[in-house]
Amino acid sequence: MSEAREFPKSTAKSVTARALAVLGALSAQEPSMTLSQLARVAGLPVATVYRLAGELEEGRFLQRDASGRYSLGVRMWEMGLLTPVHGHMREVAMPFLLNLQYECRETVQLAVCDGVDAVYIEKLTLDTKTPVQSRIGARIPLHATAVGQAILALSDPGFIDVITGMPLPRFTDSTVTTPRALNKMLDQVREQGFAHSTEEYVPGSTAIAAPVMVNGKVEAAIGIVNYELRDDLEVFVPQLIEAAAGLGRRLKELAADPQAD
Amino acid sequence: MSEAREFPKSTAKSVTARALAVLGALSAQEPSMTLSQLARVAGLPVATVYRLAGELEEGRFLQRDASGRYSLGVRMWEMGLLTPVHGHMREVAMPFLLNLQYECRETVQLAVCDGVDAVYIEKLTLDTKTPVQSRIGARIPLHATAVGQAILALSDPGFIDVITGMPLPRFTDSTVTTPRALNKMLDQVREQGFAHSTEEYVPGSTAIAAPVMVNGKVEAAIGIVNYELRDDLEVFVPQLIEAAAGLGRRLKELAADPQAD
DNA sequence: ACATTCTTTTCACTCAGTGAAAAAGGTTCT
DNA sequence: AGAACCTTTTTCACTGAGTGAAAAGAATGT
Repeated sequence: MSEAREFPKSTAKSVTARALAVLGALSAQEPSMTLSQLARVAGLPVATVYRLAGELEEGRFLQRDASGRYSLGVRMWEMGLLTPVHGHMREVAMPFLLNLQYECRETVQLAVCDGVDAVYIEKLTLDTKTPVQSRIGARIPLHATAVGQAILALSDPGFIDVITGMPLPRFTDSTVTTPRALNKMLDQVREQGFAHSTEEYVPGSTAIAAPVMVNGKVEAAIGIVNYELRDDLEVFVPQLIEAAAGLGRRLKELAADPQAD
Repeated sequence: MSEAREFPKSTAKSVTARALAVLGALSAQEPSMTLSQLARVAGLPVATVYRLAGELEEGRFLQRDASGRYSLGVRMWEMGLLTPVHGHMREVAMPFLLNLQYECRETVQLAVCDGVDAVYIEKLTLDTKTPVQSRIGARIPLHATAVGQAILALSDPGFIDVITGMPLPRFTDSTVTTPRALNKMLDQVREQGFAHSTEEYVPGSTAIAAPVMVNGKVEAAIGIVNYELRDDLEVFVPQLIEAAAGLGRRLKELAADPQAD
């Protein structure tokens, strides 16, 4: 009767794919699991996962805590740091973000474009209590956030067409959901040099963001967010623009001479 | 005659181990490589690496740039964020570090203990030009740095014995290299509640650091560094201690109730 | 003491992974 | 242009590494 297969029983892939599936089983929601959970989520036999996980543990890509539960290992983190996104962008950007944060004392964020959405690379919040609104690594829509719009506005026309052509999901009453309206908004961003978004994604939050340009290409966007509907966020526009410009210049320098100071 | 084998010709491991070897070939020094470089460094036949790299790329653990060079992929970074070290420690600590940094305007760092050395988890520098002295992810000696000493001093006696019993490499004239002297120094740290290190690791740098305690166990250390031999760094001790204590408290709260606010 | 769930070990089968070699592109010489 | 030397990609016959069902061993709950 109860023949319910719990998982799609992943159709026999290569060993490598299986190993990656084991790693991929861990998520933000469940960052640590027992062996059998791991097996269930990965859709693989326990014995197989047992072996694979053993090897991954040896390589420090996985680690087991006292109770025997698996979580991702230090190696994973170390290698994550070598990723271009982190190793370059974040590292170079940090001082600019910190200085900006020092000046405005609001939450400052850095995002890049990956595929069809933006990804938070860094987020500096002073509040020790505030729940994590937008985690680093989180993917956010290009059309409904200030950083997203800042990036999108300066992307190349072809890409803009692709995005405006896709369904634009609505998140709040203020979300822009028609290609027409979005294009108009992007025009404004290009004109002003920054994006301003009020409650388009998260109710109660306001943000401004400026694109980071390197040799005429958007590489990222820096944003300032506030979760209490501050209406005078624009007073920080000059600092924001300066931070974005500064980062752009620095990235250009480093691209020219990777060893530079 | 010239039969020189370039690499140890890694003795046929498991597929998984090979795949990890391919990933592991990338390093901070060489964060991107061509296929054949990858193969050479990993000590595997090109054809093999070709296949493995293909699969890793599919899983977004590797990525190829325009020129066909491989570097670590976004997935690697995303998963690194789920690591306990990052996902918990760093995320929770950030606001404390930022506030501390705001108050003292010097470089602030966060380190944890891993194996027999300390590892930088975060480092906040304001200077946009200063060369990256100590990269995030870098391993540093427990006996010769302020953060290291702060951690070591409050580790359990057995561990302290292990460390003091190991050879203590000298880095500068001021490095403490005898077990006796180190123990004396650790006593002082325990007494004062913070560590103060002057040019023990990097010439020209001074640092103070305080341990982060959770339920009587050191979980990390927060440090303030200066590279210009500032001699009044101790004026920040109160803020430093408060930041460390605050983080400790917060970590304890979260350990008790993981969902807390 | 029994039931249940999780971890670890074993083992015979076979198919996935292997790597040498050749083909196909690229780059840098003279 | 042609030669010498890279690197990347494809092919293919061989075989041992990886497989997963099943059973044994731990651990925990009722």
